[in-house]
Amino acid sequence: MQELNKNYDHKILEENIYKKWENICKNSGYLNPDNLPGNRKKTFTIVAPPPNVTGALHMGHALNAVIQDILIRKKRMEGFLTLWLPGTDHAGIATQNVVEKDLKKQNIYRSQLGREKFLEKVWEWKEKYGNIILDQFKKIGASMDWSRVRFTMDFEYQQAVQAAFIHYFKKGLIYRAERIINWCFRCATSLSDLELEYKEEHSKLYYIKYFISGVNNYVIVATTRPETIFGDVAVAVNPKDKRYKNLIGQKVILPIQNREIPIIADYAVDQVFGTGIVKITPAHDMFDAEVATRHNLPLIKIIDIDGKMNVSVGPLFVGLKILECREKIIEILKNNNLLEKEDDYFHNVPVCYRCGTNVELIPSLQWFLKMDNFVKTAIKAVKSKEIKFYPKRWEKIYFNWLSNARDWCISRQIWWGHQLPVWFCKKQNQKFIVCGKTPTKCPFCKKCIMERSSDVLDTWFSSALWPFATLGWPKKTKDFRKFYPTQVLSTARDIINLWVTRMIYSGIEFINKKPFSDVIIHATILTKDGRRMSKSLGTGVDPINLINQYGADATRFGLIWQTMGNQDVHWSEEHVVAGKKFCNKIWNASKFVIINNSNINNKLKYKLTSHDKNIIYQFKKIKKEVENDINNYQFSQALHKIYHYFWHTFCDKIIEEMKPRLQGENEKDKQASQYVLLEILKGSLKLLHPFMPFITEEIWQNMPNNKNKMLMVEKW
RNA sequence: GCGCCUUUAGCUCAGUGGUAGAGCGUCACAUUGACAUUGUGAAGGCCGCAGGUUCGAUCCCUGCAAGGCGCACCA
Repeated sequence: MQELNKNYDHKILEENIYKKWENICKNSGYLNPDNLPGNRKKTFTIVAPPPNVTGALHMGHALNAVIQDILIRKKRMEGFLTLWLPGTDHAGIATQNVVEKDLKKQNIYRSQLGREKFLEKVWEWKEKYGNIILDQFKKIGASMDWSRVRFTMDFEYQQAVQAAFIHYFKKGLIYRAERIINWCFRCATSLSDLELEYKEEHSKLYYIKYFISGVNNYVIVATTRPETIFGDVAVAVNPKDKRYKNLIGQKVILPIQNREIPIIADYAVDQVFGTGIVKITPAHDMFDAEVATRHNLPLIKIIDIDGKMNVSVGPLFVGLKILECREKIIEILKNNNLLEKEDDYFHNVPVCYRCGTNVELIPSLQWFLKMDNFVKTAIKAVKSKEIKFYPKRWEKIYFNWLSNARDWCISRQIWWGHQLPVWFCKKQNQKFIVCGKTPTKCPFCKKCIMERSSDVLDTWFSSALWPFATLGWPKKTKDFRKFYPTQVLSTARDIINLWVTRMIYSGIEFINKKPFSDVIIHATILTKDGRRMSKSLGTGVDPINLINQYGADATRFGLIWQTMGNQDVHWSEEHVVAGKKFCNKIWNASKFVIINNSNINNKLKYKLTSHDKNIIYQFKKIKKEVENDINNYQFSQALHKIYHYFWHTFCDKIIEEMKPRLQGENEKDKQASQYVLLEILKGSLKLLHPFMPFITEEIWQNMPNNKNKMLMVEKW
């Protein structure tokens, strides 16, 4: 038997323990299901949500890792064949942007480098931050299988993404078309509807006179975007609007361009807003596009993807940036007495979720994934309770978005990502083929060397395949057959629609099996004053700092302790301090129990008192409750119970009661009390292990007859 | 505009249709004992506001307010 150090010191202890778990045998030790002892049949799999390689992990990631680790560790002790698969996400636009920013500090620009050189830089970045992230997972104690690390752009994963694209295309679910899409000028790429955020902007509402054809009278149209009048194809009023009823069917003369456009009636027009007349610019506004479709109106594109006005606006304005054009138009309108007035106006404008630049709606030739089938499949999977959300209320978010979703624009005009498996003919450049290998011969002109599309896929197209592509799909590998479908997905609420919906759909589409059964939406960690934790705002807390200062066990304790009910949490470090104190308590109580077992005599037959039996019975009850709590994903509740039991029942009452017996003359009674203390301690360490794996493992290995045994794989 | 969440002790949060709980903090006392990273105890709350249901509401219902979030709109 060994002895515990006098004082609890997390630093060396945690590092050594992790090495033991990982190195007990080759190939990731007990972290790898292939190495687990015993005959394990039932699998329990979690594929960890892959963090973006944009930078280091934050408290939210740490919480998510701890939640998954609790589940995995408990199942591993319960005898399951447990796989927790780690990895990272290339995170297309996000990573491209951070690398661009980083290069800019050295005065290097993406355009100077060219695609190939730039991508080399991104891979360097990925190498660095990818490793930092994986190391952070180890530090927090995550028992992930390091022999199965995946990245959303590694070679096999690229094969999976291509296979998925080709599958959809052959099924007619992917199509190429010119549609109005969201365009970020800074990132110079299209964005899906989910990649937008909204920002309140102070602007002006301009009231512009549109003269009625053939009459010396005018109507007034209110707009925030006077520069788009070049794209106007009509003005619309509500057919119920008495003010304008007799104007319907007449024409107005578009200011500046002096073009005639019709006055149309559409019920979607809000009579109360502005003057009740809206100009219709179908090329650059979703609402207008819908109206135009209903009325068979043409579409005039006036803004190009470089953010400048194109030739259709006439020589005076061509080449101007949007805001320059707006100013110039206002000036001209004023000079011609066509501007009635301008009001202050606040409204929400869409901005890019990665760089915050205003996003413009522009017609563009892009690739889309049809949503009809997607929506039906995804809704059914949750409505039928095959997949359940915890807490349940998040299902509403899920349904809400799905029932409104438009076809998904999946092509991006950036460099970092999965290039589309599409090849174009050089001679007839609208002709293309979709295939997984570089085509040797062009099927159209029979001569040219076909050119691969320079577009890449939306990063979420590839993450949608994560639960099975990481296991080897589309190959039917051993891992894939053994570990798919997985059981649990734990993630943050802000990617329910971006990611969870798409994984559910993809899993069912490709494998015909849901990718997981339970979706845990964990708490969002906010700062003390309720703001978002963010590096750019300087409000972030780095889990590594906490781990260094208080230890991973204390940090895990602090995280789980305060995330009751999976609500938002106002972060407070005191709970980590409490965790550290608890570690110390566990350490000292264990030390006491172990010392008092040092001269135990196994031959002596002792008898437990009814009080002793009751203590053991009470413990079993607590154990059952904790088990239930974990099974229901009530981690915080479980931890509160163990904490309270260990400290205030086991330490304050049971140990104190036993002390006279331990020092007494009656050998049998002494041994009985030693037995009780040891049993409760062992049981408590097992219960605590999923929450605080390091300290419990260290103590376990220092208990009588436990040399070379590992708590991590002990029977629960 | 539609919907969701939150509001309980100084702070962070549990909880129950029948006199309010934890952690941290505060105060008093005790102890060199496995543990001062301790123990015992205390102070501290019209359980957001206003109605309703009920013998009884912090809990159920309705309305309101404040804060947070999602979706839609944003001419």
